[in-house]
Amino acid sequence: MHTIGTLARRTGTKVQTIRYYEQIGLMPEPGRTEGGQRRYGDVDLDRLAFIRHSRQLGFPLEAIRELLDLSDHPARDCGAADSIARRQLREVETRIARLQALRSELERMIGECRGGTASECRVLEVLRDHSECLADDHDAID
Amino acid sequence: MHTIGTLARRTGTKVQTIRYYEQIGLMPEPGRTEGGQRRYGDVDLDRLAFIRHSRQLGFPLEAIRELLDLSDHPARDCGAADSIARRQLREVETRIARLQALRSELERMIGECRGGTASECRVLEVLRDHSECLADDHDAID
DNA sequence: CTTGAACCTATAGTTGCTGTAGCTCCTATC
DNA sequence: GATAGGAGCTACAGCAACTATAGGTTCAAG
Repeated sequence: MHTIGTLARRTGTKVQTIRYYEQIGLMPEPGRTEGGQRRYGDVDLDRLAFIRHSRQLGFPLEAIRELLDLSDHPARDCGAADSIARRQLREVETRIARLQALRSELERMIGECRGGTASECRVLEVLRDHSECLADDHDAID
Repeated sequence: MHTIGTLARRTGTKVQTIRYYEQIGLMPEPGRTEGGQRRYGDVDLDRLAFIRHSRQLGFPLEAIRELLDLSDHPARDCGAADSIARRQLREVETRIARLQALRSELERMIGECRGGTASECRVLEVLRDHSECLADDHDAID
């Protein structure tokens, strides 16, 4: 039997985060002591580790919910897990591409800055210059 | 004079977002009609475009606040703008590196999956396998 | 003068936690 | 058995940066 603090320490999770996972139904309600403190078994430790590892790979909590559900039903088809992972991979790839574009624009902006006062600043000028930006909606942002 | 809707359309911003920027002091309180509706000038349009362009480059609102402040004071030194931009570039580079690591792990995981039932699923197995993960705190996530 | 699109305020929800206040409990030590 | 203090408890507020909703008002075209 583990306390919530032990689970936290062993998985690198904050205590409040574990309670939060319980609240949203990702972690089960554990048994309690007479005094009302949570006591966990090894199964719970494994489940929390699964959640944290998935989070480290960037899976959103809703995806983790599905993955846990599959993990709880070993007879089901693996395809669903595979497609969740592929979706996540696509998501990561999209973000990388977007960030690489941002990186180029930032590099260009910084590379052109020759110092001086704010009025001469190339960085501010680029940001002000909405010629290619106004009215046509890019997405980007994050 | 522009309505809030015109500003929104011309900058690709949601109307609520403009009101939100006003609320947090990024956009000034504009003049109002007798009936209480906001009316903007071209200066406001430029300012909003600046904000949106900066957001598209991933600058957080607090950084944009500083950049706007510099832009409002042309005599100041440009160095601050430059260092904000460099900070943002470093941030973007860090995120790219992290996402690339995630991509590798996801690719490996997916590449090893040979289908079948959930119990045989390599994806789930990798997520369950906390051997390298338990107790040592990575960061990652996102 | 009427219609209806666009505006208004205020508030709650999103994602995934994190932090705080003000308690109670558990366990080790004396 | 008493006590100290670290760990646990609930409940709620806050973060970033919006987005959505409800329920009402205004503006401009026909």
